[in-house]
Amino acid sequence: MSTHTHPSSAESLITAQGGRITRTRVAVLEILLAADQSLTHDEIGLALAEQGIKHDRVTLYRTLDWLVESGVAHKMAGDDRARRFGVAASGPHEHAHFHCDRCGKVVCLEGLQPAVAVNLPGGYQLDRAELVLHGACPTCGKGA
Amino acid sequence: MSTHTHPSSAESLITAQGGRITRTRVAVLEILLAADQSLTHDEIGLALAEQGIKHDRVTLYRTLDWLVESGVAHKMAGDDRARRFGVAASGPHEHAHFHCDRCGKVVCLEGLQPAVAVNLPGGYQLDRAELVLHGACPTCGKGA
DNA sequence: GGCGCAAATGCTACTATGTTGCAAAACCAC
DNA sequence: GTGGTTTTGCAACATAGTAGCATTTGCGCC
Repeated sequence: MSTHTHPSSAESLITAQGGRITRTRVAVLEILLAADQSLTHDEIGLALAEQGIKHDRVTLYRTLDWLVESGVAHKMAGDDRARRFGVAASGPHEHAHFHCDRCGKVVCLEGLQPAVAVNLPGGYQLDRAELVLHGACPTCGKGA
Repeated sequence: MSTHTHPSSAESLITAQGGRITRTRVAVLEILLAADQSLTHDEIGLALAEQGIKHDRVTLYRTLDWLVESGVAHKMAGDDRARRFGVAASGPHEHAHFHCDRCGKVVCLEGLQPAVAVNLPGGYQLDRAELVLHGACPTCGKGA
């Protein structure tokens, strides 16, 4: 297979960050790109396994860390103690998240950063704001 | 010591929630009330130890959980995987938090919930919003 | 194509945070 | 004080994440 089957934007994203193209890295990034929600380390590991991609827990942690450091992905702490990962939006991670309190799903809401023109008590230097909305997602909301 | 040395609002808060007055519970609540920032389970445990109050790791977890359930305290996940606790403001936990990216300190910003009148993509039912501001706190900001 | 080197992986073992079950102790009403 | 329920303390377990190191792999270079 000398001709690359699909032109995968994942690979170009990786090389753009000065990283090497590896099975795990490409697969993880493609999973994140395809996902419409933030995934836990565990969920990504499961997806990898389903694709028959052999991997190690530690490797996955390091791969995800690398993606975050490179600015390709972003990391966020949820209510449970598991971190969730998603591909970063165009700009810096300046977007809101919606956390469904019923199914625990977390989706990224792009282009939704509101006016966080709050009056900080002085002395505080604002760098970035993180907004997490809690409630029910469309799927869970219907059931009620 | 039949006369209570200090009239502790902690005790009244506890009884108001239908809980029993115990060493640990009162001490933990007083620590939280006195703190100007959110504390981790570990920090609280350390403070208890300094006061010579014997306690168990598990007891502390349960005490904190009880406080959160009773609405007296609130729980929040930080960047590290440790949960932080603080006394809840007057209303429900409708207030913002400031996370100092240098010292890791988390303070509650009361009366600061901004207009989160974001336009949700439809289907989403908003319950509450959690706003976390990142940057440098007054102490760390000066150093730079 | 083969060579060498640095980056990335995989393994084992370890730390940290949080949870569960149960018996003993403490709290509070009487 | 006594009784009954809540709370504690202990031990063992569960889950999330980290560290060190030998091996493998991607990739530039010849």
